[in-house]
Amino acid sequence: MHVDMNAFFAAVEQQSSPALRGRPIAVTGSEQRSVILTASYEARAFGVKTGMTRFEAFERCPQLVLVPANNRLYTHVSTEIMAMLQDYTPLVEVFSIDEAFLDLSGSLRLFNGAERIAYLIKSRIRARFGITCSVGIAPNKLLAKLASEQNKPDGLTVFRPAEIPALLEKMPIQELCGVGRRLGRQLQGLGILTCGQLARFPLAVLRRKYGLVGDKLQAMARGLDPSPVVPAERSAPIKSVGHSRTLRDDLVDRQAICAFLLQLAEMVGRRARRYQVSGRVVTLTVRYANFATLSRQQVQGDYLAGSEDIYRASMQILDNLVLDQPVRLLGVRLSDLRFKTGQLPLFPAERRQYLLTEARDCVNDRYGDFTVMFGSLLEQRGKGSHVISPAWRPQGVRNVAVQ
DNA sequence: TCTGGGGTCCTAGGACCC
DNA sequence: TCTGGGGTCCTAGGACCC
Repeated sequence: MHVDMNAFFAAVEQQSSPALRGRPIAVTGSEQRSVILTASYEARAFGVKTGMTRFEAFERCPQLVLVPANNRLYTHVSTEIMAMLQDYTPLVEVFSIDEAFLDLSGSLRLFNGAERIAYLIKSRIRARFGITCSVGIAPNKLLAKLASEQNKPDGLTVFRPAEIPALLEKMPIQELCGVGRRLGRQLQGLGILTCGQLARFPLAVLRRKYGLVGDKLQAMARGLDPSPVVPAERSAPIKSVGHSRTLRDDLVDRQAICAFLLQLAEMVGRRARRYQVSGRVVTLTVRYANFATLSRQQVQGDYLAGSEDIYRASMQILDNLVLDQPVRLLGVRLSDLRFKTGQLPLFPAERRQYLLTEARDCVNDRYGDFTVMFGSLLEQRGKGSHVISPAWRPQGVRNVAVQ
């Protein structure tokens, strides 16, 4: 089963503010240069879509109401919904903040079938949160996700094994999870528009063009997906931690760029320490005013998790760059991660630094980002993070004990 | 009036070693 | 008097998901 909340952020906002109900609204980031994150169905009727600029959105729907994103609220609602899903099977895979897969193989008899489970889930979510979801039921994840897409909002779609070949025959390839804009266009160029056509296409040609992806594409077109539903406790460990931000104004001043990098490094370091990981590779991303984007990475001599260390590493990368245009976005990412032992450093200076960082994290976890911060960032106050992350991970983000 | 942010995976090329 | 081949590590970029 695939469960997909309908217009999640917008629906939560409409539910918590009755004045917004029935009106075209769109949730955006808090900054000027942000895009539409989610539009309510009333707004979608005007053509307002995720990813649009505010300007575009207003062009299509002048009476649109913009609502700044309330990340905490969405995370809270999501966490409760995901917990509720556990009532029907322990095998729940949180796919994003508003989507989950459930393996119901072992629960069908107990609840008298998958459709009844879908009914229970839908009515409980509606009663508790006042929002709707679309549910897809099928023999595997790929098909369940396809099924949930078929009927929105508030849908329930079952793909029975016998009907699947006929369904796939006419299914547009763009619907497949893994075929985006680019790939979709390329396949169209090959005369492939439907899953049926993709399934019959010579595999050798797909392989030559796409390598392993070619094999996967054809398997998907045939409705094959062997991947299991992976619950959080068995999911692969995180592989990288990063933070990036489009600046309010394009920057040329190197000092201002450095100050921003320090902020980013602190956000990355905080999350790395919360996850109890350190990383050996630091990547700096720069997007220029003309949208040209470059990234430079550097392997460090040691595994890092301290904000200052991450900052120093990203500064070193920056020093080797000639910035030939105003900078629009900066990003810092830490990868090649390993789990930390959590051991106190041996030498006094490092030990002091470690304890200082720990104390700072503790205060900032409790009173908010950048409550205790480097003096050099005083002027940046109030420009901190209001980041939305639809790719939010359930485990380890909150409630990590800091003694 | 322009075009978000957090991730994963894949590819291709070069350096280097034996 | 001529440039093989396998393996690993590193780097940059891009497609894709939400």
